[in-house]
Amino acid sequence: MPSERVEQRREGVREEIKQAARRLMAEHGTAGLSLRAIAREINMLPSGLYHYYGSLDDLITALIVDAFNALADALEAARETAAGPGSAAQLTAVLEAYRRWAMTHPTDFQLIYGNPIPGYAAPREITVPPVIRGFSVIVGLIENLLQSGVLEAAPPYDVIPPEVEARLQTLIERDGYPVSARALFLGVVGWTQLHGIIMLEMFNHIQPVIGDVETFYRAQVINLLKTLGLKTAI
Amino acid sequence: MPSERVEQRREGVREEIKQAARRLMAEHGTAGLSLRAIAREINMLPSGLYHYYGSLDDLITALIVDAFNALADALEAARETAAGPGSAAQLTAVLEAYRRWAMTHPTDFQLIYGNPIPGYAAPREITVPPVIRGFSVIVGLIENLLQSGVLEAAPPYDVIPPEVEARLQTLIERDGYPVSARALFLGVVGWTQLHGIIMLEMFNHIQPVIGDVETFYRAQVINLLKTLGLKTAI
DNA sequence: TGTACATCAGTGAACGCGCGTTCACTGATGTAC
DNA sequence: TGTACATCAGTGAACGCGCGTTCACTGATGTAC
Repeated sequence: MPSERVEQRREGVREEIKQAARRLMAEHGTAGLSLRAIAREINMLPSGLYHYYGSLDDLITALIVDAFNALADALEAARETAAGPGSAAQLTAVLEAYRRWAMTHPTDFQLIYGNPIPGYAAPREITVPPVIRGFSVIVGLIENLLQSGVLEAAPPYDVIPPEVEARLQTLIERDGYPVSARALFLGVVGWTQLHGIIMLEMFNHIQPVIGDVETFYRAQVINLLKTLGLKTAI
Repeated sequence: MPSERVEQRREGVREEIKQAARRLMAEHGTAGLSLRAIAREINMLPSGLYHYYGSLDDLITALIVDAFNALADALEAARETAAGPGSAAQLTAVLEAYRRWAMTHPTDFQLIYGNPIPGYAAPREITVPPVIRGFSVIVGLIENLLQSGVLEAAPPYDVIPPEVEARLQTLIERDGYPVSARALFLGVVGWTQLHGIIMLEMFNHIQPVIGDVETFYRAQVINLLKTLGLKTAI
């Protein structure tokens, strides 16, 4: 029976390995990650790493799960500290936290939303739960706004295409989203609109055109909520 | 003096090399591209490729330029063949062609808008012109709609933040966009909104949620134009 | 508290593999008369 | 049209490099009495 103390130290080394991995991905891209480079970075031989991760793919999976959880943490933190709980401002704060996390953790964001790493396939049963955790923060707030009447889905978003609605219901039941199909639908629409800005900023495609992306993003968040049917000013 | 016939054959081999490169990137990701694998693919030794491209980086640059030009070709083709020249429907046809090209050429799209290839930096003076070519198709149509009054920038898009306006003017002068700052601004707003859908579809993040992305995208295009201030129905 | 023992973290060497780029070369192809 | 020559596409070998994973091992650390 390995003592808790021993297990803690093992966990510490695992953390050290992941941190080295993140540093290296920041430098060489997510596809440039290598066990040998990590081993070099932490002064260990490559073979030593196999005491902590069964293979490079296992390590990548751990990094992806960490990334989704860190994103979810950031969103939850923004939700808790935002002024005006239950207001639209709380939602905008969370949406701004989404972009901010992406920009402060570009490597992790690329790992979860950029090009997949060649030869690696994420085991869905492991990666999906933390994805849901993060997205739930956003759609949960939308649900609140809908229920309190601060948000009332405006045309054309008051109508969900029937096939989409069926799929959303399936998702809600299977993955346990604690929200209505309407909230999920509005969440997805908003997600797709904001995701584009983040991706373009991440790879420097948009800065030459509009300069201060943070301001642009904030404006787009507000426009988005109005378009979706926000009843109040922010 | 190399005859035209000789030059044509060289160009043919260059094309063969690029096609093999695209096949390989489709299989192993943009970061997995290798000269040796290309050489194997076309039954040549690695060293032979240096008669056609000075280095792997030169080849990547050629692939990127090709991709931007192919995208611009697709947009121009859509513009020419669209029903109702000068109408909003022509613009929606071009915007749908944008997504369609991305989905039928995922590797090329990832090459130009996805994670950069580790260690490679695109020479801007070479890659920028074909970027402008493509984007000009979209903003050119927006300009037409603005001038004919079919589109009138609706609030809040009737106001361009002054710093953004200044930057857009610089861009228009330096890169020779044949449009107004207003058209460019609306183009950028639309671009960011649609880009997110395409990126999420490309890596399969959105299909599980909404299913038929093509229909979703088309709806979003129409909603976008209405939000920007379209005066007519589509 | 002190000792005997087991665990297992990390070593070191090796496996078979792939990579970009260089260089001297050969022989087919194209050119010039 | 036929011949002599030059070009240069593609070969073959080599350079020094990095990769993931395996295996037998050693010795420090932690455990049990």
